[in-house]
Amino acid sequence: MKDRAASIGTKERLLRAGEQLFRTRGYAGASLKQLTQAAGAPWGSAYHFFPDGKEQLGVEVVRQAGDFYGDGWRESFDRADGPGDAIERVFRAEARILEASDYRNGCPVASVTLDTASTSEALRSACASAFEVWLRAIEGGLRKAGASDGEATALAGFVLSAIEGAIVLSRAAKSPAPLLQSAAFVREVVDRRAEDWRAARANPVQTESSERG
Amino acid sequence: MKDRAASIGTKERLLRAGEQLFRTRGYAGASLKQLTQAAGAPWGSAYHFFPDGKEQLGVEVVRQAGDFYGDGWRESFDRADGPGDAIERVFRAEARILEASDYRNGCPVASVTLDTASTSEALRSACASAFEVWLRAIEGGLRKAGASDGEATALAGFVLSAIEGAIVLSRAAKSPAPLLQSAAFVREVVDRRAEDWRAARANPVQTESSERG
DNA sequence: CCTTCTTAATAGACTGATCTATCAAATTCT
DNA sequence: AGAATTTGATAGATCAGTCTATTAAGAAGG
Repeated sequence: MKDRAASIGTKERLLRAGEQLFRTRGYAGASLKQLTQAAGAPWGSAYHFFPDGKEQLGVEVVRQAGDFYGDGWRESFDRADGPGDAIERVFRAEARILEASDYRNGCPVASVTLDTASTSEALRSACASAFEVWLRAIEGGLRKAGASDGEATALAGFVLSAIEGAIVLSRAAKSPAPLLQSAAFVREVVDRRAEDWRAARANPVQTESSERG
Repeated sequence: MKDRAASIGTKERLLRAGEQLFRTRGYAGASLKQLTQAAGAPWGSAYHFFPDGKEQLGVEVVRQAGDFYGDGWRESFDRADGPGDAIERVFRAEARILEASDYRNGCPVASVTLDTASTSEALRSACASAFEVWLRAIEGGLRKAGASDGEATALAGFVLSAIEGAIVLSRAAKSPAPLLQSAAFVREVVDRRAEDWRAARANPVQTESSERG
């Protein structure tokens, strides 16, 4: 039988330890030795499950993070009271994560991007895909609220940029202020549009871009 | 005499090579050997000018970047036609930098933050200071345009968050789209307020927060 | 003007630690 | 037993950092 501590599966534990370490120390700063230790896995297991080494592990960590937090975005849009509320909730959730971890647990995808975008096409591409998953989740939430395709795409890029940057600033400052400040302004932009979308739905007369104030 | 290539001074060359490498490979991913080689400096010089090693070099790189790009923000506010224009110009300048470097030259302070915020208080604090310099530059530009102190502070955090995050997304995607999308929405937020400030100046009757709509 | 003293900078060999990666032995399952 | 999986020892490279020696350049003193 398998025995102690392996109830989750070694590969899964390695992936989780990888995500955690990439969050706190970046990709380059996280060694496989630390990683296997944190996962409670023997050294050889890393190369058993990821024969192509650290890069492969990194790619899979990023992909998993993309899926996981993509679900988080979708859930937030499902649960919340309108797109502005959904987005603000994610900002606030992120602020809580940062505070609870003493501002260590940043975004693993951003960390991997900055460490590897210039040196590993495989990792850069994995990060691009993970961001793409999140962008589409946000985009979907906005479209469901009435945004046109193009507007949803552009807004999603803005929303994700704002939260990713705010995480960086919050970590440096060890303060939730950048996240909360950004949340308010992003929400303002989204809410204003959401109102237009509601109006356009209620009265589908005008072609596009109702009036400008 | 000094001889070839040293006309800038070895320390300065080390700092510049450090900034460049931190931009492209992050702090942890940039080795001192690469760094001294890129600077055309002998190995020993790194420890001659930075006796406390890589961490000290990192701190000074970050401080210098803080000062340099802080001046850039101020210049943009001086030259531009209003705060919205100034901010959009910085976004567009950053997009040009990314395109010209094939999306390798990101923000050195963000890179150092993500790699070291959890492991080196000295570096985390240096990054916080550099961001603070930029925040105050933006804040100053906004106040000059009529923003109140509190509004300028909050807006500056939002603006810097948006551009930092957009740089990350643009690097991952190898596309200027996130920067340009964010620029438009940030500008919308700033321009709308700038109009209020102008109105409040022209007609200083109402107490605060003129009308909403 | 020339010599000597002093300090700054250059230069690279070297150390111990740590990194990624390999691999053959050990273990587990069928 | 035999096949598949798991495992830790270890190789080879590279890391940050130390050390000693050399060169450059000026200051002090005759």
